[in-house]
Amino acid sequence: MKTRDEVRVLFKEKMVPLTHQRLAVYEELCGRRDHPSAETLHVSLKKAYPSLSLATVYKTLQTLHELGMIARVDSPAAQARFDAIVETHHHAVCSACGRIEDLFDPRLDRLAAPRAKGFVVTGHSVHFHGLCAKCAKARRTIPH
Amino acid sequence: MKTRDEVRVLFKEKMVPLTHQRLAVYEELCGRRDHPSAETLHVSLKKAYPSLSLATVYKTLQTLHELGMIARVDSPAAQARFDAIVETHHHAVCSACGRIEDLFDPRLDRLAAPRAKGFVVTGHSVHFHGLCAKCAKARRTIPH
DNA sequence: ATACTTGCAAAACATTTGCAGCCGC
DNA sequence: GCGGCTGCAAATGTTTTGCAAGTAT
Repeated sequence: MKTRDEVRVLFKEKMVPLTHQRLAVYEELCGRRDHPSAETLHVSLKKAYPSLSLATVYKTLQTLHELGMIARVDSPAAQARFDAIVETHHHAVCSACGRIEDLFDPRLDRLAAPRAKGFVVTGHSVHFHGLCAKCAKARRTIPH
Repeated sequence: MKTRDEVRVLFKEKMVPLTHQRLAVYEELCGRRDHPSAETLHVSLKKAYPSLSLATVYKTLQTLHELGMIARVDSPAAQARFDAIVETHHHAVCSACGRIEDLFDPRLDRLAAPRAKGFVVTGHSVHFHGLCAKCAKARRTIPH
């Protein structure tokens, strides 16, 4: 969690205007640990900022994400993707093209269950993210 | 990958009618390793089954998933969820209520990168799934 | 025969976009 | 003042649903 002044500096560094809405969204998100959706944030913020629109929340979340100030939990793909292999395995997801590769590695299958109080673990999955061979090559060939 | 007869037995065991469409969706999914979306599967299947509707593909994928014959990759939540903590950490996701808890465990941060040919890893995340304390308790109190 | 499924179309969501007017810097 | 942001509304894209007609067992 950053102080309001640290946030101000971050925005100035990146040459991105800091508006009331952006500050409000960021502070609301910092104030909760339940990983809210855009919709949920919007509902909460409406109380203090009745004119705030849902579209602005979406745009702001995207901006904050690009600034590296917030993270998205889970899937980089909005759309569900399916797999005929139900046995335990893991995935490498390409951030550039969305390609998903299977990984079979017994070491990844044997991770210790978390010591979260009361959470009953039935399984786990590991996602590596990065660039697939094709996209990594393309990026080396044509930088920027 | 299961043979057509094994699939037939599986459906019979579960008392679920096996239709041409279901067999087609399952065999198409088994035949590819690119983790297609419902839409992608529908496009491919249209060639052989022009009358197959997208809604049926969705319903079939749901059915196959409930039978444990296929897996969904990634997020159990369709909707994006956000996190103000950008430092490396991991998550426990409740399958019942969707609650997402943070996990901080340095052992999970130091996983070996996959030996997939050419994949450039920039990071990884671990999701444990199961039941949160609340849902686990509810299920013990009122079984079924 | 009959219960369950399919296909169609429409609805329900989640998210993005275009644009006029407003606001931070 | 100016460029970028906001809010509105409409568009887009994905997934779900209701229902009449068809089909597997």
